[in-house]
Parts: sequence; C-alpha cells; structure tokens
Amino acid sequence: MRVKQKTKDLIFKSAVKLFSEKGYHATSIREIAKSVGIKESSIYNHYSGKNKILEAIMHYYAQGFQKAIPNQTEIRKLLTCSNDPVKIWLQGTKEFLRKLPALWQKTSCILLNEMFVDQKCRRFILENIFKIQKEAISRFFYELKNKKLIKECDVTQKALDYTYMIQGLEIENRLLLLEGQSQEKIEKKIFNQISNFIQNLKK
Amino acid sequence: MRVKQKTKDLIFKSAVKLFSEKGYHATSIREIAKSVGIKESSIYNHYSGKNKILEAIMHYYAQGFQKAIPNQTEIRKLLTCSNDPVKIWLQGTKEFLRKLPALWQKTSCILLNEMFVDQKCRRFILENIFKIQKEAISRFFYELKNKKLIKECDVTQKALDYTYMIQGLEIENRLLLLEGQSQEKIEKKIFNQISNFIQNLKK
DNA sequence: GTCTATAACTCGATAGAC
DNA sequence: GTCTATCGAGTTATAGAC
Repeated sequence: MRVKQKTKDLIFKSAVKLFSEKGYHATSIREIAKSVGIKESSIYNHYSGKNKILEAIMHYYAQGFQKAIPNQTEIRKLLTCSNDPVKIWLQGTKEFLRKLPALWQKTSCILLNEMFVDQKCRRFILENIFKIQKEAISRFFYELKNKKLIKECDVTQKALDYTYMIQGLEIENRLLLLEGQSQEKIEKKIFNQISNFIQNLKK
Repeated sequence: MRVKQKTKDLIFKSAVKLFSEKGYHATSIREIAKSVGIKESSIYNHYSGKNKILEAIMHYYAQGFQKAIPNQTEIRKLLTCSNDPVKIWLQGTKEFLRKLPALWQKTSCILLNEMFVDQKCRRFILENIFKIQKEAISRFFYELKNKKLIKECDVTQKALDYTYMIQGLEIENRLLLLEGQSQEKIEKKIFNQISNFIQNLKK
C-alpha cells in the first residue's frame, strides 16, 4: 500500500511538472512514465487514463484554493492586526499563499491553459474558482470599508478591478516562471502591485 | 494564381477558427483540410507544415496589432477632440479596435494560449506585443498628463496597472466568447471597465 | 493544385506473463 | 504492481498519378 501510494504520487508529480511545461495535449503518457522510471502500461494501475490525471489535478487545485481562502473568522482576526489596510492585506495575502499546497502554482498554470480548450475544465474553474475568488475579495473589502480603513467606494467594482489585476499578474507570473525568473523577484513584484492597489483605496 | 491564393486563405481562416476553439495541438491538419473541403495532402502545397500555419498566424497577429496602435500624430489629434480624458481614451480605444483585422481576436486567443507552451511563440509575444503595448499606453498617459487632463501620477505605474487590467479583461473576454456570450455584451463590459479606470485618473 | 496511397511515427490503452 | 508485447487509431508528411 505504501509503495503503491508512492508511485501514484510520483506519477502525479511528474504529470504536473510536464503538463505545466509542455501543456496537457503535448505531453504523452509515455513521457510521464519515463520520467517516473516505469513503463507506460504501469500508469494504468494507478490512473485509468490520461484524463483521470487531469481530473486529479483539478481536484488538487480546487481543494488547495478553497482551504487557503480566509474565512470570516480569519478576516476579522486580520483586521485587528493593524490600522493600515495595506499591512492587513499583505498579511492576508502572505497567509493565503503560505497555505497553498506545494504544487498549486504549477497546477494553476496547467488548468488556466486547459480552460480555454477543455469545456469541462473551463466550467469547473468558472464555478469553483473565479466565483469564490471574487466573493472572497468582496467580503474582505467590505469588512475594510466597514471598519473605515478604506474610503467610501463601490466594493464590488473594486473587487472586480482587483481580480482583473491579479489575473494579469498571474499571466506575467506564469511567463516569467517559464522564462526562469526567480520566485522572489516575481513575488516582490506582486506585493508591490498589490500594495499599490490597496494604497489607492485609502482615504 | 487567384485560385491558389483563395485556397491558402481558406486554409488560414479554417486553421484560425479551429485552433482558437480547440487549441493548436488538439487540431489536426486533417480537420483543417476537411473544413476547407480538400484533402490533408493538399495543404502542403500552401504551407510546408502545421507549424508554418502557426507562424503565419503570429505574423498576422503582430502586424495587425502594430498597425492599429496610434502613432504620435494620431495621439495628438485625439487630444484635441475633447477635454475629458475618458472620452479621449474611449475614442482612441474604439479606433484601435476598429483598425484591427477581422481575425485578430481569434489569433489572439490562439497565441495567448500557445505562449505558455511554445517558447518561440512566448518570446515573440513578449518582445513584439507586450513591450509595444506597455510603451504605447505610457506614451498616451504621458500626453494626457502633459495636457493636465489627468492628475499628477506615476505614468509608468499607471500604464502597468492598465496593462494588467486589460490582460485580466482579455481572459474573461476569451472565456465568455467560448461560452457563447454576445460580442456586444462583452464590449460593453470592457468599455465600462476602461472608463472606470481613466475616471480614477482624473484630478 | 488536388487527388490517392502510403510511409513513418506517436498516441492511449489492453492482455497476459511474472 | 510492474513488466513485455502489441493493438488500433491517430498524427504529420511525402510520392506520384491526374
């Protein structure tokens, strides 16, 4: 049982690596098997098909995302940390990123690509990710406004603005990762951009 | 010669349609040929390989983009139209979109996907599109600031903010198109979002 | 310039020995 | 649970008739 789990895990990890680098369709079962060090037929003892690996990735992605989103209690706790919305937001973002599982970034790359090609994947992300993301940001902004830490504004519109910005950043993030830029440099850029956005929400 | 050009054009159009719907890798030469109404071998009389079609698409995309970007003269002309930066910007955007060739939207979908998978395509877009886009927006914002139509601000930072927003919008645009939402509804959303951004730049 | 025919290869998936 | 062997279908691309 332990060995079986280990192999399945290796298949998953290799698939995530290869799919994120070359794309789902351009990666073959054979390549995954080779990078694990087994024959392609052995993969079918763990996943009944290539598509099942993608489904597992979708599961991993959604579960990791949902668990990392701060709930109402965590938001309230964050609000007591400081009177500076920028500090609060950065703290919240850091905790969110820290809570994401190790391979989440790569699974994100895979699915955000596949989304434009695979209808099932697209619907899944639209309903399970984008919606939740927008709601969570709105909720957080609403609490900040309630506490008079940010100026009077249309919270829903600002949450939309923020979401678009994050998606744009995400694209750059993916490109820079593929071009081999360091994770620190990317994170610094993201935090600058986020700080700038929240700064503009101040009174 | 005329017939030859017509077929080549049909191949290009069919490829753009299929690639944008199913992705480059998931579309076969056979399918393209079938949708044109010829055999796959006949395609090789016009394009020496599947990859050459993608290269043609890259060419079409970049050329269409560059030709649509307003030059310094056009920017200056736009600035005389109104004292409202929102009106000026929307006018500029409309002219930009109108100047884009018919299939540009779809080629954009194809390449923005392929970008994450194909290094050649990625470099091409990073160097030929993103860079030019950012520079053009900076230039335009700079002129608006010079004319005191927008408040004192870091023009480069605002151009970056705008670029991220546009990329986020572009993602949504692609998704909604794939989900069958009407072009008008999408455009309305884009114009709202853009207006909102420029409005915030006002004094 | 399009066709038929086919080469040469890769793909996902299965059967059955061990 | 992994292996070898292989199937059947799909792929890009080419050769040569018309």
